[in-house]
Amino acid sequence: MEIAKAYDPKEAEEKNYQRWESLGFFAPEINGNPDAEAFSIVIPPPNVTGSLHMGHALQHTLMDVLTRWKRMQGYRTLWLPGTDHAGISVQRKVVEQLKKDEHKKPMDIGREEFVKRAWKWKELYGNTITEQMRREGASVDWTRQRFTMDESLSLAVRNVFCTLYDEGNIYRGLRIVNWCPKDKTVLSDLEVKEETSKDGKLTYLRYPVKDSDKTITVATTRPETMLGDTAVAVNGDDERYKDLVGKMVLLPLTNREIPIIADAYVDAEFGTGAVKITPAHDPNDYLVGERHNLEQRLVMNMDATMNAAAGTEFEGLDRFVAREKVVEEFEKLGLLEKVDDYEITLPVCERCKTIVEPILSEQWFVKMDELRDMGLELIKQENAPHFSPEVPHLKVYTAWLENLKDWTISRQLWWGHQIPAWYDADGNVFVGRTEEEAKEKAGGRELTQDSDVLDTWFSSGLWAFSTLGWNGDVTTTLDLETFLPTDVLVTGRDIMFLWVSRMMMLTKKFVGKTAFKDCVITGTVLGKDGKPMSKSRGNGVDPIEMFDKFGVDATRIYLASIATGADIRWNDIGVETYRNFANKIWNAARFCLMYSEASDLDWATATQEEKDKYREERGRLTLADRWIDSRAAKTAQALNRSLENYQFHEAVNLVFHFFRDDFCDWYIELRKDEIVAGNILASAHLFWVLDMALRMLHPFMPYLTEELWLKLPGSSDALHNPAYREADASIMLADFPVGNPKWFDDIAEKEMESVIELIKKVRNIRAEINISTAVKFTVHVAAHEYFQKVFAANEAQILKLAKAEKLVIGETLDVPRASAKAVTADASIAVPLEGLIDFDKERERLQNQIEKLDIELQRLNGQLSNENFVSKAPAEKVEELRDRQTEIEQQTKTLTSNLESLNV
RNA sequence: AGUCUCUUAGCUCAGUUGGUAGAGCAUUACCUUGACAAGGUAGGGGUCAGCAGUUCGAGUCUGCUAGAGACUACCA
Repeated sequence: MEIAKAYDPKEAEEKNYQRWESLGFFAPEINGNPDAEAFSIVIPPPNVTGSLHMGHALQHTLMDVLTRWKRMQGYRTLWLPGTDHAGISVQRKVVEQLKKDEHKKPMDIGREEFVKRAWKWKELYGNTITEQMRREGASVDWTRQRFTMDESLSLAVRNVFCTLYDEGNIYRGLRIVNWCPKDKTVLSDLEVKEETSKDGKLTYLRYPVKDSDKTITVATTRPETMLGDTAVAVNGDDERYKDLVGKMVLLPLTNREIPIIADAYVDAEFGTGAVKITPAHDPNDYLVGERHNLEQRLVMNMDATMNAAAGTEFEGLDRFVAREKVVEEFEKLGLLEKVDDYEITLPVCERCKTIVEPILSEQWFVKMDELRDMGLELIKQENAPHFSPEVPHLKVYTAWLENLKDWTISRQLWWGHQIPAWYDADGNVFVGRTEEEAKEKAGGRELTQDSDVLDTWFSSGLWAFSTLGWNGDVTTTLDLETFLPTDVLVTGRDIMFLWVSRMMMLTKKFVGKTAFKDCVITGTVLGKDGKPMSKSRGNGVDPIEMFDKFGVDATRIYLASIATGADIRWNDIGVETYRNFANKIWNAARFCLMYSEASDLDWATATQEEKDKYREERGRLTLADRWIDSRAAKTAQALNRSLENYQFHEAVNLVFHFFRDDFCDWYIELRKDEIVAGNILASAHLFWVLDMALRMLHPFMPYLTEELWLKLPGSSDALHNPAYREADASIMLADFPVGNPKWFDDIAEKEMESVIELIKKVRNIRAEINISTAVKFTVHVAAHEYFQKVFAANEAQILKLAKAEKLVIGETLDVPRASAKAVTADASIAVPLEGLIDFDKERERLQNQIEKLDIELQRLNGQLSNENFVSKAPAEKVEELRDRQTEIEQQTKTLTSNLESLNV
């Protein structure tokens, strides 16, 4: 069979994914073994507004590698896909669209119509990322695709809410919250990020003390909030202010009198030692206010303009305009002490970067005490989830749980799960799964539903079990039984608290199980500049572009080659290396297929059992066959072990070097002559190894391996894992190599290494003396009897690969003076080169070899003459070094005598 | 401020019970050898950030220093 000269990724990608999906290969139902163990992963649901970025590509690759690997091993495998409704993001898209297309605001069309539009937006644009996942080759079960606002998932949300409410674990209350004036919604602490600004100012304001000519100076970064001050606090132990405590201050610009109070919260060392207290606009002040029973004076509207309580002069002004005006007014009154430059970190909205305003507001909260304890118990008692890598995530995760605060779950949006709470005319609250239920509780009174929706992460927190059918009304399903706990969660650090922790707690609480056993935390793929990829930096790399340029398989295996958890700078060259590798695989297979006809008869019709039997007949195998079998088996075993430990980069290294070094560079070259000559057994064995190599590569490079595997003579559903015997032939259902120890062959490896070393040394002589390959020379080898036989048995290969025309094997070397010489662990080598050799250079060459050995020998001698080492180090180690010492001494001796013979 | 991570070849990075420092790319020389020039062969290149300690032995363990980064908290 003749195939294209280079691998064309596009063709393989389009054809194969469609076939796999349409044949139902991704669904667990493809597994026909009723006793098969389950393996499951739920995808971290990407935002419906999202498009694929490199972080997804990395995580999806790892999840797919695991899924394909386990599927091939015969597990009943489920990788469940889906998307998240992404409250604020979608809301913003729809608002923008509305403004652009119709010049309308949400209020103009009303809630119902707005939500309708949002759904429409989702239908139109929400599957960008799922289509991109198909391109990635993600073997997710699309028949089980979920969306956080699906009917059943929404019911789960309401049920969870009601249960938590009934238990008192959800409450409504007036608290200082993080308010985003642009998105006009409250944010949880985790959705607030920090930005450092050097342009901050620290403003010192003087407040006149009543019935006194004294003033007390407070410092603030937000002067406009002074309009809401209801006290000035000092430390009770601060001698400077002791006499002022209990007195009143005349708050400028407001005509209000506020008390001077003493509170331990105030650090006498900082600033002026006196702090303005604004309970409605600062979390710390709020607490102080509670302790001292202070008025909570709200001076801002929810769009961050000042309200009526701020006074007529300020009402309607934006907070930053009001800030300037306050300072101006103080200056006019002569009460502005000074304004210092001050580096400040500001809380900003994670999404829109607007400065977040701490503001007093009535919101819904989840009390985290019980849930936190559940999370802590899981991690401490069961080590669930088990993090990879464990450092630093176990510690960070645990510490975060230990300091967990209540979770603000209401959001002032229209898109999302509307809070299942209703109010009567008096403001009494009734919580129920449905309006009817709430009404019943309210005794039939007219009710209106809370207009807020729940934090998006509330529904994602249920993802591990809501996607498997749990909705509170239905609490047991076959999928829940089979796939929960899921085996592993693969995600990034950024959502460890937002999502990972909450899913662990809520799954434990509502299903009584751990959500996932293991948790792989990937690193961050950084831009070429070493900074996280971002639109504003313009350093992003689009995975789709990489797919187009280098192919999906090359991109995947490159991503898998990054050490788990480590950040890495993006590097096109890395992908290019694996693109080249893909081409190498293609061409190695191309060579094999060129001679496939010869083996068809023997091979294509053989069953796996017959092939295994063939393998048993060791006598029919050459040294190279036994060697490659051993290498393949050891590679497979190590590969499985690496994947079990989520050491993807190790796994990639193993298959990469096995394929390129062992299989291409040595095995194919060693057997080439016989294959080309039409030796059926040689060809059959070649396919036998190629088939295994492709199966090991498949989880990383699904398209290429499928494309080739289906072309292999004899590849059929007979090679499937027994669980998939009924399905159409595909490498993705073929049995994953286990690395059977019965193929381990240390003798073959030792002998082959000896032959390889010999060939390399001869090549080295040719390269160093710079002898054209056109010159065919004779190679003399002296070795012990055992290796004489090994070399003799592999004479043809040695001659071919060393480009020699004659091999003389003996007990000792018998060569003319004009010979180039070298030693290996098992042999000494000489190549007579009359007329081609420069004696001075040859001396130098030998001298160099001796020197290299001498450096090592001296170190060994040093160690072995150290009594402490010999007595304290393990006996095996000492023995090992002694052997090496003997070997080097022997080699040095040979080289030295070679050198001397040059001088004769 | 607290916690943690990182610093290894020119570049990007591997390196788990402490035991002769590795890969890819780049680089040098040679090679149109019937799978592959997106290739082959043979090389060169490292005081493992610095200092001290533990140890027979430290890239690996401990402490300190310097640089880079992450997270958490606070910032009147």
